[in-house]
Amino acid sequence: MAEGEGPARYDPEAVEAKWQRRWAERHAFAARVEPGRRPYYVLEMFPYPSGDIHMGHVRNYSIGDVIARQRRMQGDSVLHPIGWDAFGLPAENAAIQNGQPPAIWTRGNIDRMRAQFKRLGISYDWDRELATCEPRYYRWEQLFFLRMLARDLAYKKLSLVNWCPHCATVLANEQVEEGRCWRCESEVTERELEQWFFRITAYADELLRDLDRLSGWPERVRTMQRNWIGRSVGAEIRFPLEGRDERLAVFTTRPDTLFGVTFMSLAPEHPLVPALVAGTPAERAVAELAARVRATRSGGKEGVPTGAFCRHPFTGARIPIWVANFVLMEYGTGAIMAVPAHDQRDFELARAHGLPIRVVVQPEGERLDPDHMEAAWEGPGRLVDSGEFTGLESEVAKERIAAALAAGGQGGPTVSYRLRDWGVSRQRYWGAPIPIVYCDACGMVPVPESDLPVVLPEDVALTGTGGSPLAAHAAFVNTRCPRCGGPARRETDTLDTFVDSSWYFARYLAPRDDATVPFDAREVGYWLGEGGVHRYIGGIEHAVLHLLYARFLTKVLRDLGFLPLDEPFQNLLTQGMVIKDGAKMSKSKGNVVDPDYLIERYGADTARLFSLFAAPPEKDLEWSDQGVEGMSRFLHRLWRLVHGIGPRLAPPGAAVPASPGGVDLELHRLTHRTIARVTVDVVERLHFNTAIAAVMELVTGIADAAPKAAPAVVREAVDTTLRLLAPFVPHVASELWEASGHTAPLDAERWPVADPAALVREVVEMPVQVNGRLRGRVTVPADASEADVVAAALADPQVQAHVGGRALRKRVVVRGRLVSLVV
RNA sequence: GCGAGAGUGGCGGAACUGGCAGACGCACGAGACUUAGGAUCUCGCGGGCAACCGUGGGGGUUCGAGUCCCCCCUCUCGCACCA
Repeated sequence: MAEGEGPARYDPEAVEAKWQRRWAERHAFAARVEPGRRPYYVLEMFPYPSGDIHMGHVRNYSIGDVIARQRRMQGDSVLHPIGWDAFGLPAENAAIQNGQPPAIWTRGNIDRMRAQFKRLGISYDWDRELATCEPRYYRWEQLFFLRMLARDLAYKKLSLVNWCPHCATVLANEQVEEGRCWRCESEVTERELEQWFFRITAYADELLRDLDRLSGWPERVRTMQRNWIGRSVGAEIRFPLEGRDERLAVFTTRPDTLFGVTFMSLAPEHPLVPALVAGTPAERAVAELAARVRATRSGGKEGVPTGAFCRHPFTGARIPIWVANFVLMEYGTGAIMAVPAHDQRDFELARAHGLPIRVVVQPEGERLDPDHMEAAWEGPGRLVDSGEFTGLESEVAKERIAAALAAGGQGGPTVSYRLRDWGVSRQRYWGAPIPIVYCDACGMVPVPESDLPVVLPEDVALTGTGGSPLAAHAAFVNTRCPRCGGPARRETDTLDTFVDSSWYFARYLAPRDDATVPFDAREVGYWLGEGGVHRYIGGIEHAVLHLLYARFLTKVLRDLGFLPLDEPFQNLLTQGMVIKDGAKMSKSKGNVVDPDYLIERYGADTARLFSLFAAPPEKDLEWSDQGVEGMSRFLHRLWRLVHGIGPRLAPPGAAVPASPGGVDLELHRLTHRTIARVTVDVVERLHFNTAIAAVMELVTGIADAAPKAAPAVVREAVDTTLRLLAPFVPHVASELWEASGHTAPLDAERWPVADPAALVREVVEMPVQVNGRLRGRVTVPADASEADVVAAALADPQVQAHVGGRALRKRVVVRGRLVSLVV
């Protein structure tokens, strides 16, 4: 049937509007606890409401929707919610630019994006929608904060922090990339500020250990988190300081090299440094080094002596103390014992300044000579010149020496982490207020839980200058001390938005009345009780930041008694980026494809289908305008097939003949083979591209067979096609389902199950190899014996020609697969 | 430097535990229907006239290797003076 002929023309806009309306009317995707059914919680990382969706969103949410819709058809009780990560800096920047308050700007964006998501036909339970900027959301976050404070899991301290001058705020370590702000790429500087922290380091071990149990996460993400946590086993060693009643503590992973120490190196910011050099000739040189380090964190090894000394814990030898540019205050104790013979950095510094090099570990079959070494030996070996430990293997010596230190009260075995506590204060307006009050009389006072929420005022003027507008908002700042009733001021820092996104997955399970607890225990038990969200989907860029914070906060909420959960996300799917012309789509590169335009021109189903077909989810997806055309063509072809099939299609429910033959059998088999393939691809492998390819083959098969096949067999094939396509292109599949005579909606249908009888073949075609090369093929009964198969193979003229009457040295028959003959 | 992943037609990508390399789609070519087609349908489409050769390169295991093992090359991502 030609296009443009009346009602049979596929008009995506009309079809999609119709079905979206019906789904909304029926609340078709409302999630309910149904004890008889398997729970399934599928979640995509919620978006920041920037105002417009981009192709990355289309991809992310299409992937989630396929899973959600397929699981529903499979009979699971599916929870598939959506919300908005609504706090954050862009709202403030927009407010400064166009004078619109962040709250108005944000809510307007949410409205626009919600409409776009609805136009995509994503099957969300819209009744559970949330936004982190609403007081009914962040009041619970404030409660968590207070409980964490009471448990010393939140604390405030003066600290050197990362400061972005452009964003005028503090950044977490995780938000600094190559010395630059993760958002605006400004050079990050250091500042000393009173800051709030979450004690994530208290969970370092558990966060690391539980990674081993997250078998449903990509290895890549687990490795990244492991490296980020950075656990090192070693020893702390305390060196007595000469002339002071104090000890200098260092961390080392190589206590076995203790006898090779020839000097100490301190970080320039080490708190002991000023005391050591004050009023000495070294003071100036140390200050200069510190200044240089502040300016540039890279370069060669530099160091200056402080003139101070400490003593070796075992030998009592005098050891000079240096300050070195490469020693990091943030790691270990900010001080190291320098062993030039066995650490390359110490080696370089020692060589530059003529400091002694003392070999204490000799590698197997070699004899290191300090005068002729070109590099430090960092490998294992046997200890020499190490007192009572001489002769030990270095691995053994590590333990012995650490134990000896512990026995002498001079240190002992310890574990060090790279992970730092999470700085959560932000000197910004558009975030959740930290529920703290400062009273002149009582000092820092937590807001009583009964006074929550501390509501963020929305009537603020943002000028972009003069710090946080909260500080200038008298009605917010000025308050009464909850303890003494006297005048007090509120904390004007707000919480990092990553705090908001660390627990939202659980908030979709909010109780209906919302009065006393943040989560509905029954719903939590049902949808999260099997070990967290069943399938979480989002970009790899959150591998450390969001995913580590969410794991941490989940464990905190568990320990606070809010969630019975060790981990938030059982299975993680990290989807790749959408690329065009080899680069990530971005406004600055001018290679952005607007999903709205795509939907207008081709329809949401085409947009979805392309983003699912062009690449498997975890790979980057190269954009192709022609590829989109191809998907559109396929849907038009499907439309014409179903509408043009006429009397060749039996009414719904028609029974397939008990033992079909010929074309009927072939189509019947193809149908069931496709069911099997698509089910594995969608449910187990999450390879939607090959699932769609399989359905395309079935559609081609139907088009070929329809004129000859029995109408009941065609009906089975068509119905199967539409069922299998329902998760991918729900609108057009629903419309064709209805147009072909069904009255019940497709989304309430069951996922098809392959009939094993239709999957077995009576005859199989097998390729035949002679001496490892393909020489022919034979068709034999599927249950033929090995001898029969070989006989059949030898009967093939091609095979015969290559065997040439020679005796068979070996024969391999792989059932249904192949015959291999060796002569 | 350390860690992870990936190299397959002109392109995106298939090939589950070793078993017919290139499914499906795009692009391209030929034909059909047409006043016309950038619509639709049919056929073709890794290279080579052929024997044969082909999954980054070189070895190996095997009846059989894109897949397993060893060495090397290239690219992408993450961390990066972590003591």
